[in-house]
This record gives sequence, structure tokens and C-alpha cells, in this order.
Amino acid sequence: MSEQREAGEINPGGLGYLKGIAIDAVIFGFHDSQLKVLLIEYKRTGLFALPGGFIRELENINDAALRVVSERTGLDNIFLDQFYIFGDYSRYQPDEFKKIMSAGGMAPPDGHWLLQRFVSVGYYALVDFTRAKPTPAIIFDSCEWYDLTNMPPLIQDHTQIVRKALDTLRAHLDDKLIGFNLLPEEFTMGDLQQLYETVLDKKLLRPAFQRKMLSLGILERLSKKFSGGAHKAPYLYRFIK
Amino acid sequence: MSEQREAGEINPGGLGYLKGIAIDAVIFGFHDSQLKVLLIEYKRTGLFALPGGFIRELENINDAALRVVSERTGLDNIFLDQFYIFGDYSRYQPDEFKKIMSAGGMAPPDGHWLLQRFVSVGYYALVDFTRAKPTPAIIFDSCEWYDLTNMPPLIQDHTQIVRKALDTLRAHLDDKLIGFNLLPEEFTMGDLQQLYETVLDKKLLRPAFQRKMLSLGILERLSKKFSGGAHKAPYLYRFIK
DNA sequence: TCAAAAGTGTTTCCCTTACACCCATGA
DNA sequence: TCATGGGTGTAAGGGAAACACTTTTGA
Repeated sequence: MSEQREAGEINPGGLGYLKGIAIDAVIFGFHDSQLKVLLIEYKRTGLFALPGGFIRELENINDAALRVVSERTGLDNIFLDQFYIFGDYSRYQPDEFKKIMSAGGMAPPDGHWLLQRFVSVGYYALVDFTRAKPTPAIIFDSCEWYDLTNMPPLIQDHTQIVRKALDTLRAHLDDKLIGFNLLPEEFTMGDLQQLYETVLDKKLLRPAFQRKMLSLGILERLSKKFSGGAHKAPYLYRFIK
Repeated sequence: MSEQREAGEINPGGLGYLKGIAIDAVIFGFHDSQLKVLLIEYKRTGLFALPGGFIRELENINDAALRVVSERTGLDNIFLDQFYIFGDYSRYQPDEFKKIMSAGGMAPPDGHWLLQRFVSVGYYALVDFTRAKPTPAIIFDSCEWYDLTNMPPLIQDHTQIVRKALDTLRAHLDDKLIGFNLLPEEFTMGDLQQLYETVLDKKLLRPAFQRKMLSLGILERLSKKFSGGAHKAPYLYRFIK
């Protein structure tokens, strides 16, 4: 909910946004054999959270999610999927938000719309780490990549949201062939295998992996990549269609 | 949204319920080799819809969904799963609801909470047709089973919601082993195969199906079932754990 | 010429498919 | 004893797992 102050400042009554519904986005990236998650930090509070936002009154919620991810990464044409709606009453912890808002210079009255109960629609996005430009919503906040295995504690139930997003990613990786969205345009088979091994958290056999991927008929073989390493140069591949 | 008048009558301002969020439930049953869906009809309007409801202010949304399904079927211990949230702006068609409310004897003012934009959380439920007791929310409405292949037109985007629920059921049938929830406690292998064939809409080979199911180790073989038919009596099975 | 990593060949194994066959039941 | 559907046996086919092997690269 990185936009909460922004939305709050623009229209303190929450005008223009649907009330009671928020979007939380788990934005995955892949770099140095590590899965990364984009997190925002509310400065002066030490609180970390998933990027998020609200839905405009005339906006489709899927478009709102695209907008949120786009604003935080500077990218469009993003792979994005809804995976769960988090609606337990126990999520409702207004004190945490009061703290965030106070640190931002607002002294919200108790009935403020942002202090009401919210339901969150969880989306996960897969982006090309090399092209994403993490961008905070406002000047005092930060927006940065964190290793999935080394995240700070997050507000509310955001840690569980990340967990569930990862479960969904794992389940869909094979049968929806979405992993390519985490890689640059061109990549080696080794890159792809490392990605799979990282996401699934298990070693794969190279010959089997290569054959399986090639047999899918969705990879185009390009030129070779000479990395300078003392070994055979791997082919570069591109995802087709 | 079978409860809208109920909720509206109890508290015209929508007090006690979260605003802007509804639950729609696709309740599947299986009978006579047909997949059935539970639909409600708003009498005096000829409008059909999915059973639905709202979320109480202190209630988890998953519990609200359980409550809705429980109220319409008379069952508890129901298999229920969230599958999508429908949040396009184009869903917002207040005229249809005005008509429903007017037919129910209410003349809602334009700003009425039920005439605002709503986002729907879609759940699908799998119930034992033989035990379910379809129960309308209020006296003028009906609540009945319809063949999936022979449904009346539904309000709003409810037909697409059913479609997406069916897609989800198909995708999960094999890998989550949830089909048993559609059958009575005891069933024959033929019953189970018919269920699979109906849901997946394709013929399966009996030997392969039987071996696959038995190899899962989740079926307990009981006594034989003498149906009176002039053929070998099939075994009854029960789903274990 | 050597080590490191990429890529291919080949065998084995297992699960699914396909079909043949036997079994029990009531008319 | 016959038709009907239930259940098992068995052989063929296809894909994954495991491992051996060849190839290319820079030191």
C-alpha cells in the first residue's frame, strides 16, 4: 500500500478510490541466481511492505494492478496474475497504519478511510530484473529489491502473501511456461535452468532439462555467447510467441 | 447475491456488512451423469443468478463464503475454494439491481449502497447432490439445481463466473483430488469415472482409470453393490482421509 | 594439452495407452 | 447360457532419469 499517503493527500476522504479494497503486488525478479522481491520501506518507521495501491472508481481492478506494478518498476507489458484475495478480519490492524501515516506527517482521525478494514487482492508479477527501475511512490519512501531468502519482516500479513505468491509461481512455472518473463530477452539454457532451480529450490539434470525445454518448441536458438570463460560457448535463446 | 434484499431490509444503510464487496458462489453437484449448478431466481423478475452474499464487518471472507453455501445447501463441511475476483468496472449495472429490488417491494434511492459498484469474490463449492437441500434466502425466491449444459441466462457476468469456475474445477480435479466431494460417501468406480468424464468432457479408458485411482492409495474398497443389473456387482469405495 | 562447461547419445525404467480376456450377475 | 458391465493381465509406446560421451573454449 505504498500509495496510501498519496491517495490520502490527494483526497482525504478517499474520493475517487474504492474503499475497503486494496491491491498488493508481489513483484518477482531474478538476478545472480537469486529470486528477488520488490519491497517498499516507509521511512522513519522502519516498516517494510509490498508495493500496493487502490482502485480508482472507474478502473478495472486488473488495470489498477498493472498501474501499480508499472509505477513501481517503470515497465509495461508485464506478466501479472491475480492469485488470492486476503480477507481475514485479523488483517485489520489500524495501529500499524496510524504509525505509518503519522510518520508521514498526517494525524489521521479515527474514522479515516485508510484506518478502516481492508481486503487485499494479491497479484504476482514477473519482471526482467535488468530492465526494472524500482521507483518509490513518494520522496521519503524507498523501493528496492530484496532477496526472497533475506527479506526484512513485513507489515500485516505481507510475509504470508509473498509465501502464497511463491507457491503459486512454483505451481504455474511448468504448466503455464511463465518463467521467461523473469529473464532478459536473450538468455542461455544455463540461465533458464538456474532460474528453474532457484524457483523450485531443487537441482535439475542438465540433459533432461535441455531436452524438455527444446521439445516445447518455444525457444529460438540464436548465436553463441562468448563469455570469456574457458569452456564451450553456450547458445543464446529467445522465447518465441 | 441472493441476500441483497435480506441485508437491505435488515439495515438499509448496509450497516454490519462490508460495502463494495460481494461473494458469488458456484455450487456444483453431480447427478444422473450431469454436472449441476445451484441457481437462484428472483421471482417476479425472471432473473437468475448465482447464490451470493455479503461479508459481515467482523467476518473472514472465507467464512462468509462458507456461510453462504451452507445457507443455500443446508450442508456444512463443504469443499470450498476461492478462484477469482471479478472486478471490472463494466460489471457495474445498477439498473438490473434496481429492477430486482423494485420487484421485491423496495424503491431504492439512487445512492443506495446496493446500487454502488461491487467487486465479487468468486468461490466454487463441491457438494454431495444427494444430501444438499437447496434453500432460497427468502420466501419469494427460488433456489434450484440446473444442468450446467442447460442454464438460463444469468444476470451480470455470472455466466462467465460459472465458466471460470468450471475451468478451475477441471484444472484442479486431477492434481488436487477433489472430485470425491461431488459424490456420496460410498460410490462405485463407475460412478467416479462418470464424474470425471462429465467434468472433463471426454471419455476415459476404464482399465487405466481404475488403476490410476487405486494406485493413489486414497480409496478404501468396501462391500459389493448389488444393483439388480444383469452383470457383475461392482465394489463400493470410500475416500479415505 | 588441460580443465571447465555446453551439448548430444544411449540405455533403462516407469507410467500410460490400448486391447484382450476372465468374472459375476440376473434374466 | 447369454448379454451386460466389472475387473485384471499384458504387451506396446513415450517420456523422464541417469549416465557416458563428445565438443568447444581460453588459459
